[in-house]
Amino acid sequence: MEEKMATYFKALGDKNRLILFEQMIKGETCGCTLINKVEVTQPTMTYHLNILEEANLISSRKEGIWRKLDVNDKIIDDMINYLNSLKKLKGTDK
Amino acid sequence: MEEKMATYFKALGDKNRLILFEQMIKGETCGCTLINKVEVTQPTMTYHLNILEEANLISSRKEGIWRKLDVNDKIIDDMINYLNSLKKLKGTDK
DNA sequence: TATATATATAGATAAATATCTATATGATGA
DNA sequence: TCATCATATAGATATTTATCTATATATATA
Repeated sequence: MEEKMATYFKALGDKNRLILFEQMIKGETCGCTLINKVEVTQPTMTYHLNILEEANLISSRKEGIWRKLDVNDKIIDDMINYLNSLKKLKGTDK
Repeated sequence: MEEKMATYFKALGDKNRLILFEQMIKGETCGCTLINKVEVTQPTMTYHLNILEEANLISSRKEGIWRKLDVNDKIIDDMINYLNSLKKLKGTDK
């Protein structure tokens, strides 16, 4: 469980990926516009999108010429729930 | 802002640090017992605790022979609030 | 069919990360 | 004062990460 959560946190633990993730939540679904929001080259952005996808934070499918992107918002809830569960652990070992 | 959040996520983006963090929330305040919860050497654990402290997720003070550890739970709330704010962004760009 | 567009892949590289062993430091207690 | 305990520091190292340039691929369009 810590394994999986660590993967999520790690994937979001980069400024550029966080920016990309925010934009995708807002509704940006195409890499071709996303690229203007970060200061990296196109291959670097692809690299970051792949990391987000491998961590299961987004999914993508090929649609014609585009890579259509989607945020898996269930994972956001998983993270929120995990953090809330941490808070409930507070002091249980004292 | 993404900068700061990325720092928090990154700090928690490691299985061992997550385990340490959980134990500290539970109430473990001493490295000397914490070391039994992770499969790394003492210097490596110190390294991880330093990363958590630099990210402001924990604080510590020297007390006699011990390094007393404390979780800054305000940061957990910051992370939860951030993730909730992400959810609210959903579709705003469509 | 030739061109343009969106994306992927390959390959290189500098820097960061996680880990170890060996040793030092600093406080406590016998 | 000497040994012990908790922790820190130094130094080495293998791996991973983030980034680039150059090029390939695949689809759409003129």
